[in-house]
Amino acid sequence: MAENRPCRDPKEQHAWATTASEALRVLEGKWKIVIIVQLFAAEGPMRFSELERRIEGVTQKMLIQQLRALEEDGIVIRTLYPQVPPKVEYELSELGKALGPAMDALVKWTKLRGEISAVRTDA
Amino acid sequence: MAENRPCRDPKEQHAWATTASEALRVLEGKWKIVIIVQLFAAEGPMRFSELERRIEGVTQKMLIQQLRALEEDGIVIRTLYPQVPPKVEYELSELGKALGPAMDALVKWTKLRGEISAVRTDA
DNA sequence: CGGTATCCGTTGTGATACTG
DNA sequence: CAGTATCACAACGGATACCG
Repeated sequence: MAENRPCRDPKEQHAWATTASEALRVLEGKWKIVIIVQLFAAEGPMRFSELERRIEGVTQKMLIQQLRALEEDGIVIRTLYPQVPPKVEYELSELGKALGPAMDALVKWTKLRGEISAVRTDA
Repeated sequence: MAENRPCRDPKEQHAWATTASEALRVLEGKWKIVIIVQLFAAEGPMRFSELERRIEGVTQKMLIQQLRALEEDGIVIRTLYPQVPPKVEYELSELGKALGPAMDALVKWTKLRGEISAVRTDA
């Protein structure tokens, strides 16, 4: 399980570094992952207030802020219904849904973290 | 390609969110991904000065800082050789090497980003 | 309901100078 | 060579108040 390096060419590797780095920046922020997960679970549009209710501990400001960023990056889609009591719904775009495998790999890694913690090669 | 949601149970999903969120925190920081990539490419120990040279734009302070954090999280291993001209080498631990698949999935996703950008479901 | 605006403390990042 | 120390600044995150 030690042969998982993504690529070996120095040139390719630099481009890879930049790409992955940018990818991570899109997911940075304390609540983005949680938001994406909630949207994954919803399997459809979700209202702002519902997100706010289901994400324990988040403030309106942060929720809005991260939601906007996610929208900017094309991961979520925001739909505004011009009604008397304003209604806004958020949902994952195709790009957002495509994050599934990556998230999954990350989760598998964190599980591995726990297993390895006691076996680390401590130089 | 829209059926990649990691799980569906609300309870499971919350745990998943927490796990993934913590995973991302370990990789947060402007230079960590780049460092990990350089280490992947090296396929072995790498000196501090070599990392500094290969990672364009990083300052000593940031390199040290992120390297320390990565070490704390058990992703890299630091080896100090008590010589007259100090020599320190860094290398990926098993846990660090295990990041390969996750990094790869993230890279694939960023590539998909470019492809989808023009096809987004614009509600 | 679904935001926006403002203030504030904390953390991350960077430039520069210095050291064992 | 491989750090450490210090200063400065921007971004992040949170609380509160106000608005369409």
